[in-house]
Amino acid sequence: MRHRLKDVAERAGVSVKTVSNVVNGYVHVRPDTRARVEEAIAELNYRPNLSARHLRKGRTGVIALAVPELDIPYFAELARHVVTAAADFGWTVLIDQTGGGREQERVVASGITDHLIDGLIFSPLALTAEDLAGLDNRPMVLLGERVDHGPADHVVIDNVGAAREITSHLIGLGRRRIAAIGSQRTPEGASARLRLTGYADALRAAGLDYDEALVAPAPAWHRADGAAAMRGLLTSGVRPDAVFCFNDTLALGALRALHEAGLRVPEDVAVVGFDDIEDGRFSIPTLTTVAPDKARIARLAVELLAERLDGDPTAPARELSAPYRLELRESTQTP
Amino acid sequence: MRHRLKDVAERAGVSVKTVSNVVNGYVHVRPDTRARVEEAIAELNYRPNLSARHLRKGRTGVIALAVPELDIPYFAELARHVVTAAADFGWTVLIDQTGGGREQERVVASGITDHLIDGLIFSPLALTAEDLAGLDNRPMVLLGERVDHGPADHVVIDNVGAAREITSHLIGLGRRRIAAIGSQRTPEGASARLRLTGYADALRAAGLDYDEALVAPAPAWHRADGAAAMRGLLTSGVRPDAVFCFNDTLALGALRALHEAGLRVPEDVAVVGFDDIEDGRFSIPTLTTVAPDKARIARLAVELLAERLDGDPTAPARELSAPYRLELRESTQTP
DNA sequence: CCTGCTTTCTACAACGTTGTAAGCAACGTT
DNA sequence: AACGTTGCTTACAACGTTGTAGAAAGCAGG
Repeated sequence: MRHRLKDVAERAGVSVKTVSNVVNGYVHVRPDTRARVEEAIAELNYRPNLSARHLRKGRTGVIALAVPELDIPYFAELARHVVTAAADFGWTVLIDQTGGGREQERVVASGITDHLIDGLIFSPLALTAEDLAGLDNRPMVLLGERVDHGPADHVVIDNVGAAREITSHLIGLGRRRIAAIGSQRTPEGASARLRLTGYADALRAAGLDYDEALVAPAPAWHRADGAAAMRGLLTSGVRPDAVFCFNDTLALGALRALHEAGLRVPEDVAVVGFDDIEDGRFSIPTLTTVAPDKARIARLAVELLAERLDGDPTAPARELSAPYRLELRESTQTP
Repeated sequence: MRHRLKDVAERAGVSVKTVSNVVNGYVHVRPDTRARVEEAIAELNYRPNLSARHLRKGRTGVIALAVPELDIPYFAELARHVVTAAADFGWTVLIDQTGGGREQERVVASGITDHLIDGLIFSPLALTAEDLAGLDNRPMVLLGERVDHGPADHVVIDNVGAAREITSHLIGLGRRRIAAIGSQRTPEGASARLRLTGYADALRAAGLDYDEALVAPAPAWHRADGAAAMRGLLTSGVRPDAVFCFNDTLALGALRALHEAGLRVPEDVAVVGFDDIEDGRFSIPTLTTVAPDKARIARLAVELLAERLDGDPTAPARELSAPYRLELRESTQTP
């Protein structure tokens, strides 16, 4: 029930290579020969064996996207954009979940050296430049934080600038006790560090004190962590009048905790997030956030990968920046 | 920089096959030979060429998961479970987005006949038995609605029963004007039809009238559709005291619309959903929902696929059912 | 009729791997 | 000493495809 070029060739009375030529659209095939071959292909429902083709050609047409967790909405949305962008290049995307640990990420990064995939788009949390150094220089594009000037291409957004901007927005609303949720001291926390820097920058620029007590760590960036951190801030008695959560899921958790505490958003506490996930457009209240251009990020990553695949594999690593904008919604807008 | 068995063999002074034997853990290799080979492998950083291995073995070790949209949280959560379950079988999961259209789904279903993947776990929306009939009987497990007794293995949950149960729960709370959001008349709407049936069953069993005006269609099952449908119900003047949304994202949209209309949940209107996505545990209010056992669904699907791959490919199709339970939360609980 | 060119088609080898079958030692048993 | 047995290793072919080189056929121009 599963046929090969050879079967088609026999049926059409031509050589294997001629069938291959037809399949690949080679021009110098007589119209009647082509018709006979195509008929045989249809009759046998022939489909090429991709493993064999790839073995022969050295390319698989598959790229991998590795993200920490698929059910974090930001990554799911990003994945959709990457799949869409890759389709324009005729690529299939294999999506990989790393879990975010350094060891697992190292496995993924080195797994690229097996021959199943042509290239990798990788959104690491914990990976270090050291981990990358040992690898063959296979085509890889990193998303998010630059891994200490590692050897790979990068697509980044200006985390510090975006964090500064959204914090300044809160200050502009007259808020003075602005908490931050999501700080991390682990090596995984590169994004957290940059966003914290932007937050501190904005405070300093406005002449406000950076108060350690207003900065709540979050081991992960899930809703539950945001809720726990917010509860912690409320019970510690620091009474913030605004909160900058380092991503939207944290912010949704924080909204929940504020609701449970009987505080109104934005009247009592303004809340902002980061990522612009779909949920934030429908939460109660809707969520003011930094909206990175995910479609752009995905497209840039795919294009970088394409250039790396077709071009000089030893060319110096490039870094591209994707834009973002602030989405102002109910969680900061006094009616 | 990329090496083959041959390179390792030359370096270790053995035959290609011996290296292959070491790589595959064949037992009859002298310890010192094995050591020499392993050393050579490490020095050259050798990694097997999977395309070649798969060409030879006829298996790729890759299965595909095809879902309509990755950024629908239900599918993202499901994907995570499938990746986890597949890992136990040493499989890599290639995640595919169909978009949910019939034509695209047909392409995915027939794409399985190319040789890149060993099997497919498929959550179709629009596919018909007819579409499946034309295909070679390749290993495929369908999730969700049975495609009219099609030829493939299935993992289902009892949609009718679950819908009946959660509707009865609303009735038990004393609600009498229970709306439904999410009905669909398109062929894509198999789940919608079953859930509607369960809803109608429950009403009938309680002696309540089925009121067409209380049933709101939704072209897709996104938050925006839920919000729009809810607004429609409110402006039409039917004044429901409860709403059964056919999935959680619809329900989150409905919550939003109720909030904008100044109605309290659950005091004025009780709201329930279906799927138990993470968002519903943190929304305001938290969402009562039908919680299908996603981990179980994923595991059953992977196991069915494994049996189909190792067993008789022509064995009759099987249908397994995964359990669900009701998660009662704030959106139906009068304090 | 030969030459050179184009079009159309084909044989062969190669991509990197593993299953098969067989070879060669080393060993214990008659 | 001859034998079978076991452990270890290898040569070869095959998986299905495509690039290369070149053959065969047709055509134009001399």
